[in-house]
Amino acid sequence: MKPFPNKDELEDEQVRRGPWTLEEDNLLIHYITCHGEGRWNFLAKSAGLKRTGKSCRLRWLNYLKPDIKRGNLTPQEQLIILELHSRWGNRWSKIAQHLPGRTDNEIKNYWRTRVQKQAKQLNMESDSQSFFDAIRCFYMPRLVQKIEQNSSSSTSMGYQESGSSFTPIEAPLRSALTPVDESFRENSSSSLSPKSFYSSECSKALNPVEGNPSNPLNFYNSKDVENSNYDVEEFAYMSQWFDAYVADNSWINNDLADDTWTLGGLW
DNA sequence: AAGTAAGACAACCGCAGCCCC
DNA sequence: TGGGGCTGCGGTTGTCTTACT
Repeated sequence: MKPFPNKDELEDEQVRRGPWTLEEDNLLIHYITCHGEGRWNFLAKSAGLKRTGKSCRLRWLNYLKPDIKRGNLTPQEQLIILELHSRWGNRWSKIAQHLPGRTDNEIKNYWRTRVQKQAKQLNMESDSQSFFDAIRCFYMPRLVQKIEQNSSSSTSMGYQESGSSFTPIEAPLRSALTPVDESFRENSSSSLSPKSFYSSECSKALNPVEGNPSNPLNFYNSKDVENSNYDVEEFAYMSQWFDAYVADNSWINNDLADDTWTLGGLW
């Protein structure tokens, strides 16, 4: 015969776990519609839910909230994730702040299931410099290509902001840039094509050339990546340098044509 | 058609930071 | 000032679905 449960066990039995039912969802939505969110433990009790406050909060923020976006991540969103992850690492909530309607959980799942899978296939550690370089120099340009293809086949992909127009590549990245980066974009967006803009971003990922102090990559590597405090001239110079670098190093374009780097496996 | 593996994503857990008493 | 409660974050696990054999 099962012994009589103690106080903790009783409380544990009263707390529901696992997938939410439609009825529970409705209770939560109705309560938050009437009273607003916050004070989650109190909310859980008041709404008549046998769930922890934590569980209610998670369900609301990750699934029920009206402005949650559903469906696959767009190439623009993927580009932002890759870009911001390269800057901030696993700061999922911070990254999510730049993707309206997407949750940190969703982004985290995307990274773990898609991106880390690619690292595994390439026999790389997902947090290694070599995989970081692969992302920057191969996957991201692929995404840029895809965005450009999409935009050329549809005029509705154009972006407009405060009277200035931005390409489909620039617009989402622009919105994700830090204030310091933003001042750069203000000054330089008209002078750099999307391609050379991305090329210059890509150049940051390449290894520094030993013993060449004038190499812009050495300059880049001496900077605090978190703050990205390079200025307009430095950035433009790097861009020019990288364009020349690409011209002199056909391996980049050759590798881009290789099946290994197609987007199929990643998205 | 059934069984199994892999993928996608929802949910849980532990921890840290903050606030209030 | 330290203890308790609440909240948010990131890592991990569980479950459901889909693809494959």
